[in-house]
Amino acid sequence: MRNTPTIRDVARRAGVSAATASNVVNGKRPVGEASRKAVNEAIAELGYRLNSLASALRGRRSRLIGILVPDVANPFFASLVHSIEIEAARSDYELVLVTSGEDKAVERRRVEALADRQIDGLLAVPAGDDSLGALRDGAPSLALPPAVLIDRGFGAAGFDCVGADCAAGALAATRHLIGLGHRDIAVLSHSTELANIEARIAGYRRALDEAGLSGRARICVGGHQLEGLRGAIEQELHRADRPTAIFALTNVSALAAIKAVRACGLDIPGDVSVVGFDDFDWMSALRPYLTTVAQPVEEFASSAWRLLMQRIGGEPSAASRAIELPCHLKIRESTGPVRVRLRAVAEG
Amino acid sequence: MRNTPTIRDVARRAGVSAATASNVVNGKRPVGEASRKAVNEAIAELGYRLNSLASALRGRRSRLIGILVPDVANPFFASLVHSIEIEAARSDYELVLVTSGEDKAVERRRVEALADRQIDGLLAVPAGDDSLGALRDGAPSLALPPAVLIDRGFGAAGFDCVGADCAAGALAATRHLIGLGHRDIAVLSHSTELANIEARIAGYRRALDEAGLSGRARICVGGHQLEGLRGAIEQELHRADRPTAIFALTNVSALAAIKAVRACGLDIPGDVSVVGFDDFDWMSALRPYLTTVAQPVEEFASSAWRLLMQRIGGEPSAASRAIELPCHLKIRESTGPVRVRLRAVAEG
DNA sequence: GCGACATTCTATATCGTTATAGAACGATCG
DNA sequence: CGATCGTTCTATAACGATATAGAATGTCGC
Repeated sequence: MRNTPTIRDVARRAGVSAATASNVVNGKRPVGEASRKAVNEAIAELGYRLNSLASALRGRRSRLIGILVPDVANPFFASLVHSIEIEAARSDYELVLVTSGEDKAVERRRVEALADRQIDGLLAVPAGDDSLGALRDGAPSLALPPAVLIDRGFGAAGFDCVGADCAAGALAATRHLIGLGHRDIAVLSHSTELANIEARIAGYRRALDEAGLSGRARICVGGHQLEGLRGAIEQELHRADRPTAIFALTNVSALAAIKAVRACGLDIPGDVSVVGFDDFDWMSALRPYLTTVAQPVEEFASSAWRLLMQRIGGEPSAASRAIELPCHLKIRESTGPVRVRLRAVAEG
Repeated sequence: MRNTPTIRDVARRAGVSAATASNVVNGKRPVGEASRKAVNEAIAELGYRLNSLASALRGRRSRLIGILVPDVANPFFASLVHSIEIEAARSDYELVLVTSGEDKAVERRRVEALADRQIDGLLAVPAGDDSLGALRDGAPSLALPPAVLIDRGFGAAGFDCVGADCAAGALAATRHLIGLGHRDIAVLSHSTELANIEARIAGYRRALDEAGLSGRARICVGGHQLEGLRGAIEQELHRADRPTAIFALTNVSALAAIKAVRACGLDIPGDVSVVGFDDFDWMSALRPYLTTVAQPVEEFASSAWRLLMQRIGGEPSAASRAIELPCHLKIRESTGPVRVRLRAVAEG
């Protein structure tokens, strides 16, 4: 079987040097009309294809971008990856996808593998705000390429970041609930150790403060699994002074909240109002249609891509930038006016 | 700034040849105790990291697997990618992800890019059953690596395939509807030009035949976009002899069906029963909880990975294999007994 | 003591491309 | 006409790893 043709085969057939043939292929330097034609014919005749591996090795540019997310099956990350892949295709890059499963040890191994592959850049939703920083500082010989953090690690030293103004989003959502008369609003989240979650909690607290409800904050934490989250909020719902509204800080939390409320035999929004985070197609099939804080996923992708391309192209010493995009509170059907309960009446 | 150390730097520092250092790193050949220790120390001291690009070029093995799906934002493909990524990490491979958006021209360009990157194998949900076959036969000089088709292209010549027994799944789903008394069951799908969709339709037809309902088949086609699908089925629902049940052949179709039924002011399952395809977390938040034909996505991933690894490791001449895994009809709340309508009474 | 053999190691060429430096050539100009 | 310049091209040496062939060394049997 004939080997796949190389640029030298093309050059020989076209009667030019390998360098000239290469220049026809990648247009780095001008080539005369006659040579170009001969080379292009030889390419067509031989069915020549560039070997990107060799090109990347010699040129120190792989046109490969690493993308790290905790979990591609999560619709938020899935649509993020989707939007980024479209950007990549448009710019003639390919994505190497790795996932961490929210495990920092796994994340570390996967990012090392990416770096060893000489990716030109990294787009990451890290498992922890500082996990990539720790990796960079802990292993200086690991040549971590330019990276843009998305959704998490906002403001981490030495990284460009793209995220949403979560505090504002959470503030709006909580104000909305307070406006409907809710005074017992529980928050549900996987953890409180990420900057974006902290910001959401800060927004929530601010809204409570504004309404003189400072003492009433309730924060339920349930881990990354649906079942844990559901258990955490269900426990809260079983209390005599159960919340009349739940603000779920992630899409998985929102799902957990919905299931928990129903499992308790309660109605949304009759007994308990629910506000979620993120927004995607399947939410529109829910009844009631979920009120939610939507993040601009496509803008995350395009901004992050733009920052990364600038970083790859430009001088690496430029100060790191952070882009904060607005959230949109989408008021739908899962939130309603608080209903006076018997117990509440007895109290009042 | 010091350059990143190479295997030669390691070798020099350890006082051995580059070949020996390389053999310590990748264990291809045995190395004596003393040399191994010296090399490992040098690696630690220099912080040496293997350059996978160079290794792949020389060794003609990139440990890169291409993965092609139409749309990562679709939860079915997202969880497929997720499961495959976990397999890849376990086997020390990385995935290069590309998407086609169901566009064969885009698909072609993206797969060519993958091939040029010297991927060792390809896992693909192609836009058309034969689109990869056409690519392979149409451009013989494009060195397409071993490929396993998933979900689509079942039985395509020269490819290993993994899919579900869609005919059986559709048969079970349609029988279930017929058992509930439905006689006017419409099918909703993006197109009828894919083997897996054809199989679903065949299963549907078979169930109708069994029940003597052969003439009653109604097949609505609405394209890949949600709006088109919704329009197609809504039109059907506006007819006087509207269907009492809808069998949506894909998850997007199911979403479209749900929205259409509601937009018509009809109740699920009171007025119209709905059966979907695929299954994932967010479906459980739907009320009514969707009756659906679930495909074993994780088994798709593990089987496809196994086939691909065997194909990469073994002789490439082995006959191509197809694995058909069972679907599971999950009967939930969106299907119920047919309700006699006024018009139907007048007719009967 | 000598050949046969296994083990451990090394020197070199190579994977396919492109960066680099400079050669060859004609055109332009004083 | 010689110097200068720009264009087009080529030869060569990388990029960083490993496959290959064979050298060095030690072990064993006879």
